Amino acid sequence: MSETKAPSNFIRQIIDRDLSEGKNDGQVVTRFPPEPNGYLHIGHAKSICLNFGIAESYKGACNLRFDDTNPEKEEDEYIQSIQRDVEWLGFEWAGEVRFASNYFDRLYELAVELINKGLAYVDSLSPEQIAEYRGNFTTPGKESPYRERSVEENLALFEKMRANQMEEGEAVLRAKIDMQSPNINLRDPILYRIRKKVHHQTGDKWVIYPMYDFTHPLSDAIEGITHSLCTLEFEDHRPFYDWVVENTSVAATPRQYEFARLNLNYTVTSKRKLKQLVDEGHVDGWDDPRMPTISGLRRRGYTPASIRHFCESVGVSRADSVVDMAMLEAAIRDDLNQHAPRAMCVMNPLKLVIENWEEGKEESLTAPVHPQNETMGTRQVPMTREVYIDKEDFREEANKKFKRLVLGDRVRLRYGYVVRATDVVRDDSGEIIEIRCSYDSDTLGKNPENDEGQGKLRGVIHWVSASKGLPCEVRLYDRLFTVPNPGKVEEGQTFQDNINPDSLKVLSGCWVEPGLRGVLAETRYQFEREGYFCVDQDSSDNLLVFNQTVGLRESWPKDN
RNA sequence: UGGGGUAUAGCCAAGUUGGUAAGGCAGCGGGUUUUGAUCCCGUUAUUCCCAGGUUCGAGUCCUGGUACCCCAGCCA
Repeated sequence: MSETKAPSNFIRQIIDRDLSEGKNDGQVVTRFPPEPNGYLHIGHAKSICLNFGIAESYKGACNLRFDDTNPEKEEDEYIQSIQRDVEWLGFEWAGEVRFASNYFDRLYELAVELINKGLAYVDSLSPEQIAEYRGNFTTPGKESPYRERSVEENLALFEKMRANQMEEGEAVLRAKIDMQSPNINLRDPILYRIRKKVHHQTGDKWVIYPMYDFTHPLSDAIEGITHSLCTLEFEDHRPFYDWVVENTSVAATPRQYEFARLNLNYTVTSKRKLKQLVDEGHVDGWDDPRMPTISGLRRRGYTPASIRHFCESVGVSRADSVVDMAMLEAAIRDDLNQHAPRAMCVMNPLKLVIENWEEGKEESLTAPVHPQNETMGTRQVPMTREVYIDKEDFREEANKKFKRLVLGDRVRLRYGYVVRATDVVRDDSGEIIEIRCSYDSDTLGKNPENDEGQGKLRGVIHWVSASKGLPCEVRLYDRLFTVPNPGKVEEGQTFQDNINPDSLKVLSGCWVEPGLRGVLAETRYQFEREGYFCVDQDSSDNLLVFNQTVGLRESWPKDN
């Protein structure tokens, strides 16, 4: 795929302006900050491409930092999968992987600093009371009776929290800002809470954990992040982000900018919902090819380049939007059309017997690996007396628009000869189980002569030698949900009610050309006239298994 | 309801000092084709959420509306 320059967007414009004003010593440092509580999905890919992409084009750096401030939901499995996915997408983070938990000591010091400045206090209100005191959209909050504790008392209490001398829910550390603020995030936001949980990185060292709103700006500042890019829902948090940076003794002053998250129709991009799909068994796992996760897309056959290209093509703006799945499919078609080797696979086999082909005779036909790219070379395809064609490619009668095999008429076997269907063989129930035909030996690489009265060849169909082909299984996928916005549900319904019951169709008894013997998982092909397919990890020497990545574009009239 | 945002084609999305609506996806029409694919050519907004106003001139400026999204976790 041609490397196109990343298109401009409002964030790049901000960076250009900052650079022209000489801010941050001309440095651009971004970060991708996932919480390790689920697998990455296509929405994260947008953020990854944005953050790493900016770092690349401005010769800056992008850190990978796990935002691991909540040990209750986080797991090492997610940490591993996230790193794998970022690398697979083709990005390289600056230095070592970072963890917000690396900064817990420093964060604790800075919290103490806030207490000393009279800007933070230990609140002993219960969780329920805190919610009540916070007020709501229309009612201003009330100040906690513990708000005016002395610095000494706060210090002592915070130390008690840290030293495991209090129970969960007994106390929290809060910033002292403004309980009247129309921005609820400024009504004395909580900085630390007690959680007696073993942390995947810090073990049992801590029983208090800092909140995201406190941790994030400081982690950014500590790492020297210049542009901290996040999604729109954090916009209301920005005043507190700036408050934290201004009121603590960190050197850098990172700035937060928000962009619209990616939404795709006919799927969900919410870690919570994706986890439900996995946990409730609606899919086979986080890497189920129907999942919009990076690992699911990978198993489906998407390439890193196609995902990056897709992220580029959807752009970056501040408008809530829902991108059409067709755009994602266009991105992978574009890549695979150019790069995937071609092969023939018959999914609904129907035997075709060529009566004038000598018994036992085998001919090796030469076919290009890619018809539009001869540098990809050629392949050999064995031709024998009996071949399989697709049931869909034969009709006893059809009008002129049907460009496949019709009884009494001719069609070309792709890369091979022209055949004429002369008869059909039926089973007891009347179903056609075999087609008898003849072939014209003078049609290899050229059209039949003496065409008078014959009309044009109807078309070309794919086929696989019945004796030389390889048996395989093909898994066909459809959208996971039946409605464009699965998350939007009526009263009493859930998004699971919108799951498409027919999103997976397994085709067994398929046949693929023998050149594919022994192919490795993740190898991608275009099965000609069918679509793009990818070798699944379940594939074995005994039975090849292919996942359909996406079909070919189809633009023929359905009325024939 | 208080605060914060966003509105440009079916879907994304450019449009930056006001100068006469990019591009991609999807669609439609045609050509090439041993893949009903690809490729190629053509085509799709008299109008930018609505209504007023300023101006020679407004998607861009002003005023007033409307719709939608986010926020009331000791989640991120």
